Amino acid sequence: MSTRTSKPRRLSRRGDTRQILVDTALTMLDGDKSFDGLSLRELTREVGIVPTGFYRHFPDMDALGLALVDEAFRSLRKILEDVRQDTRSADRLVASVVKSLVRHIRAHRAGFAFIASERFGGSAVVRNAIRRELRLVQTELAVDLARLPYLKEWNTTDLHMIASLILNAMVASAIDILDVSARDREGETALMKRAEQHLRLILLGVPHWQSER
Amino acid sequence: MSTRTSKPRRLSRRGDTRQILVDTALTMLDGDKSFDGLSLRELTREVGIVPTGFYRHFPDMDALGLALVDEAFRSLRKILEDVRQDTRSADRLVASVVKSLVRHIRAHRAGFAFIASERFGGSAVVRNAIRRELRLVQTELAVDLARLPYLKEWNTTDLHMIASLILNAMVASAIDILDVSARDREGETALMKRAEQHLRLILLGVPHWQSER
DNA sequence: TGTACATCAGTGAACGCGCGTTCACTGATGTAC
DNA sequence: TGTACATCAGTGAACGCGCGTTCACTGATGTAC
Repeated sequence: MSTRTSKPRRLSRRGDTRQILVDTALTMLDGDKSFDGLSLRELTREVGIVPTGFYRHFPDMDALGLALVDEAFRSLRKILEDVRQDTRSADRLVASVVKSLVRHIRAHRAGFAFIASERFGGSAVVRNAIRRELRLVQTELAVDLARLPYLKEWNTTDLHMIASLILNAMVASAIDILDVSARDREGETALMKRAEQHLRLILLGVPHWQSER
Repeated sequence: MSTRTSKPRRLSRRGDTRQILVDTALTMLDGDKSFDGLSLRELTREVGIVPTGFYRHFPDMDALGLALVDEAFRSLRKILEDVRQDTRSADRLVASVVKSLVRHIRAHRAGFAFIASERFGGSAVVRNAIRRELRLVQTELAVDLARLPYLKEWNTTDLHMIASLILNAMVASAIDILDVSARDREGETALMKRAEQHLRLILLGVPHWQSER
């Protein structure tokens, strides 16, 4: 056997430990722990390096927090992309949005849980970073909505209004689903149905909306 | 001067320290701190008693957490009561709901901030207590909605569906307002307007809803 | 009204523990020649 | 291809600190007589 593959690579992982720190932190936060309550020593213990090793990758916990925000939003953005490529009728669009949401939640549980809990969490740095990202997502959604035929007459203010209502409803649904998913597939289906109904009810009002009343 | 009023009551406050602990904790959490990251010693230091004094009032921090949930929901429930006594038309009801919401947020900032941040926070005990209370509030709202003339034909499932959509939208609005309020009165007005628009858009869809499609 | 006593909120010393951060170090990997 | 060297991820001892919790205590308040 060659020394290349047989030797355990205890030292000099050259670049992948940073990602392991991020992934491990997200996993650890997907339970009864908040970022505010996660200690550097706990994290490095879990990863398998000595506490001081942390400083090779991040100057402090705040910097790790920002990396977690980046990681978590990567998957949330994919949902928007999925939906963007779907040019079907409003009615089928609704089912498509919810399906995409659930698929990404299943694949990236920890990331969604992190956004949900740290959006109003104890670390100001993390909290503000999440809000900034959510505002960007809302703007992207408003732009996407403007392309829909039954919304092309709407002005920017109204588009942002409906984008925020939809985003809030979907974030709330996502969190409910997160909570129930995995251990209760039946409950998950019920919540998906409810999320679809929320979207439909919102869209039902759209044709009757009068701007600047 | 009588000894009754002149003497500093350093010892044996007989019953009010518990409430001071609750109020102080809520105030401390209305900033850059999560319940998970609040220490017993910090809290007692702020209140002005020795750390061990805490145990005279609560067996542990979890018990304090539950008391905080109780306190915080007391004011949220008052909003429902306010709105319940308002039997005006749907259109005026919307403005009334939002006004009541903003008034209670101003009066009980810390309580709302606590519910918002600990709803997905690190302490399982607190998190579950908050969710239980929110579910109760949702049910109460569904019952109230059933009394409205244009909703009296709706079945229970649909009423719960719309109740959860409204509650989610209002909680999201409350949190946005919390964040901006006090330091930006103009921003607050804009958010109030948006909250009203959200409610109106939801209600616009209601007459066109077809149950169990 | 006065007195003896139970109650109970608050005290302060003490404990062992996990924390973040410093520092000088080791030794494997990648690169320049 | 071989060698010398810079880079850099991980090490481990050490530090001072704030933490939750224990314990036996003090002394003011409220109550029974």
